[in-house]
Amino acid sequence: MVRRTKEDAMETRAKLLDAAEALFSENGVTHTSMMQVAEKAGVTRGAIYHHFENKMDLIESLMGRVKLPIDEMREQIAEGSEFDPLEEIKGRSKEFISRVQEDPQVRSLASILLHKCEYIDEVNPIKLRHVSGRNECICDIEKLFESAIERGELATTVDARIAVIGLFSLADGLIYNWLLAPDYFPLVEYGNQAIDSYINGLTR
Amino acid sequence: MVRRTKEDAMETRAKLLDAAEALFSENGVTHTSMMQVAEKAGVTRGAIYHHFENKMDLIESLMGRVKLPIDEMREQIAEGSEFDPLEEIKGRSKEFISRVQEDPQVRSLASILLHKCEYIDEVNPIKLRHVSGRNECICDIEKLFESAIERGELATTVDARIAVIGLFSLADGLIYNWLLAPDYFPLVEYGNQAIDSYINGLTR
DNA sequence: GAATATACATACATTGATGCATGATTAAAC
DNA sequence: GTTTAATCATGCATCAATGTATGTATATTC
Repeated sequence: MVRRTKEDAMETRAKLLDAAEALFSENGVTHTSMMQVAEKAGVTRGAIYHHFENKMDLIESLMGRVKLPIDEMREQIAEGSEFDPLEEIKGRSKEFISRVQEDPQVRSLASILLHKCEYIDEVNPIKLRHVSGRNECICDIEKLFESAIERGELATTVDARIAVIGLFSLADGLIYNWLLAPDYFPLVEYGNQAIDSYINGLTR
Repeated sequence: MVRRTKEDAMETRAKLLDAAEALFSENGVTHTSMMQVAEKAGVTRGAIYHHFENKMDLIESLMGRVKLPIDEMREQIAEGSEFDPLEEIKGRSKEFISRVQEDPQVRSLASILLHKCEYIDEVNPIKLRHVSGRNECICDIEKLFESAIERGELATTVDARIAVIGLFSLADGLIYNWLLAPDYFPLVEYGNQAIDSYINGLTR
């Protein structure tokens, strides 16, 4: 079988991405060979090198394929009516961790980002995407915190930047530890409680 | 130079561990070869394979050499006078993140654990150490939360287990994100604030 | 329908890393 | 002082993975 139709080609490309996603999230990026990816996708390595330059390119395509919850959260914040910034923050944070638990693809991506790859240098595209996404998200929620402060909904001692970094770290840490051993605690249930406690602590 | 004295041997062993620690935390575990470790230590690969079975054994020795802040925290909790469990919890949490920022060796180890290795399977000794240390630590602090609840220092709705997992995740997330880009925010300053907010939120 | 480009499979060349076996020299043990 | 054993260095054999070059059959284009 050679020279399939164009749709066939896109299908094999998708199969390759699916295979890579599964293998990377299970065995780690560096511990997965192109051979394994090809086998899992039912093709040979030749197919991979036709669609992607190398493993890094494969990973970049993998990451670009999915809209991370972090990105979605940003969109919704941008278009959201800011009737209640504090509730907005709570809701988005909870949806953030909820998507990690519910959506298998998001969970795989998060697992790769948090546990299955090595951040080897500063120009690593995985790390760059992770950090830039984080920073932008933090900036956005920081504005919500600021408007909450303006409305007097938070304690006067609260600094927006510190508050958002704490909140983001809490969510990150919850996901990190849950992915480490998902049976250890229920992410959404415990996470929602913890987020409530944290936000509650900011309101004096 | 061959057949050095016994103290010399222990010194080269320590140099190997130092070299591995530096290289692993900078370039990642799988992206560091035994050759590089040997070169940095000023010996050949033969020296490594004399002192350690393989890379995994090297890593295990590396981890076993340092008392992680998580372990130290446990000790101090065990012997600590429980005059005020809540303050105890706060103090230990803050010292936890403080040691990551101040102690270079602890920072290197934390960096390896959080960013520079892949958790490839369940029997991975790095992961096992990480998870078991976490679970034991959580169990200990959970008891402190329980005694705080008994004394009526926390809101009646607060569950000790959820509280401790949230606190631990917060600390973990702070360290994780700080190590990702240390210039982005000051760990101890922001971390202490965030921890205070969280604990504050538990006290109704 | 002839020409061309595409979508892969196949084969090969190269690299780098590992693990082991062996060697050399001297500290330690007796 | 002889023997033994430890501490490494050196060399080799092996292997897995990568990247690329080439082949091939079919879509697609004209």
